[in-house]
Amino acid sequence: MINVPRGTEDILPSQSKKWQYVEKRLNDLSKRFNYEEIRTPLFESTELFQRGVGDTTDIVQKEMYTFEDRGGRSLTLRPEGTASVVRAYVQHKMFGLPQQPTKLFYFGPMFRYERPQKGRTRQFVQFGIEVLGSADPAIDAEVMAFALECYKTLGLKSLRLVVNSLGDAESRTNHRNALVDHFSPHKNELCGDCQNRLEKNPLRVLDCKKDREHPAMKTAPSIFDYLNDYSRTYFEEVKTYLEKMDIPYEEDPNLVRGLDYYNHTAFEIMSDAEGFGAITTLSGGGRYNGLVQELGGPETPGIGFALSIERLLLALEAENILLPVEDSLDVYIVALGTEAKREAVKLAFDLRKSGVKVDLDYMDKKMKAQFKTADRLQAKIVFVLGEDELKNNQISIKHMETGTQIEKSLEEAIPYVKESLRGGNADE
RNA sequence: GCGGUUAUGGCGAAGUGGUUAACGCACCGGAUUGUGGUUCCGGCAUACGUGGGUUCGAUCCCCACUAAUCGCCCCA
Repeated sequence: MINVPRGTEDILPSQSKKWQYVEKRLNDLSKRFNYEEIRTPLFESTELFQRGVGDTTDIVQKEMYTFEDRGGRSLTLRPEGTASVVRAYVQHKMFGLPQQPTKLFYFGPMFRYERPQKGRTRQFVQFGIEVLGSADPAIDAEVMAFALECYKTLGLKSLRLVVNSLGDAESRTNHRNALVDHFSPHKNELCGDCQNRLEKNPLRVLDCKKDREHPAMKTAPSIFDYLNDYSRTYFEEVKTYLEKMDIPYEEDPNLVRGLDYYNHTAFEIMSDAEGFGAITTLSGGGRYNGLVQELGGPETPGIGFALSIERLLLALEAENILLPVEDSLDVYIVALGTEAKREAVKLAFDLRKSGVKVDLDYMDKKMKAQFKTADRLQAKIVFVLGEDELKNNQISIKHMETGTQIEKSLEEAIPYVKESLRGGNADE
């Protein structure tokens, strides 16, 4: 037997109903915030991610699905959405469009070669937005408000918005150097992970669970002390807008994003729900003011966020939220005998053409079993078509909820059903 | 890349070094004529992840591999 590749999954009908519902709600939300959809390829030139995401990141160093096509080009299944969107923005010169900033959303699978665990798969689906062209702190706040609404509109409650400012490149470098200087004398006292982090990403050291009690932690330099005036003011403005919208948030100077392109605003939305698993991050985002230029466009500020649908669904489960997925049937046709079956097939097709959700038996089941099926499918109405009915050119119509049953002529059946499904009392 | 746990029929889940491997769910049929639920009766399936090894004999013991799952790293 051949199974799905490691870290991928089939989404079967019971789940796909939820996916469709979530997708629809996110689409609606995007409209209200006035974002338009962009669809980019699932694979791109490898170089795009090397330059966009950053050569030193985990994603590029060990998580990319990279392959060579028959023409010798190095291609990579996209590990995230921002690089592609920015590439498209530059390629199509969208910075020249009259309406700015450019507000885009996307939806689709991303690929990362990682060890799967709860809330993490090798193919996962992200919904994300990008705003290009504006360096207004108000848009940072809008993006965070949008991100939160994605969850709230579905009923989630155990949410935490965590924000931080990484400052601009200058602030970041200064802070980074300060951290290295601060921790280097204690390097041998730190855990193995942290010794690594000190070289790769010193900010992470602050986040370590093992070394939390080390005295050097408490005296470590904070990013806030290294933000220059522009960065500090910008961050203050962003927070003011959040407060104005009554959006609660936490500041966490240790919040780090894993991708190189981030600067200034960085944020994550976490779930506190019981049983969500070890991974608590639902979505993450931030500002990337240098990225458009890095990918060959004009100097253009940008900000965005992405959420994983898988984690969103996990969070819903953890909070015991049931999505209103309807799947009852309007009409089930019970047919008895060959003649009736032929009539039933035609009737079903006519009903379907007129917009009614209908099904019938294809398993050659007895009448009782057909009723059982109708019951299981939660059919609102059952048509019974047997010899008696055929003889009189009639059809028995049973309302499953009340159990009442009436007879109608074949011609009357469809208008009658449409009327009674609409909520009218056609039979009275 | 590292660590823990697990691997029995469509699903869940017992079990034993040795004749036909429980049970529950699901599904199908029946309980007299063409009506759903419950109950009762009956039926059902190429089931012990793969490959080695120990043994007279292994689903059960050992090893390897694969996969799932949870966690670490990191992230969405």
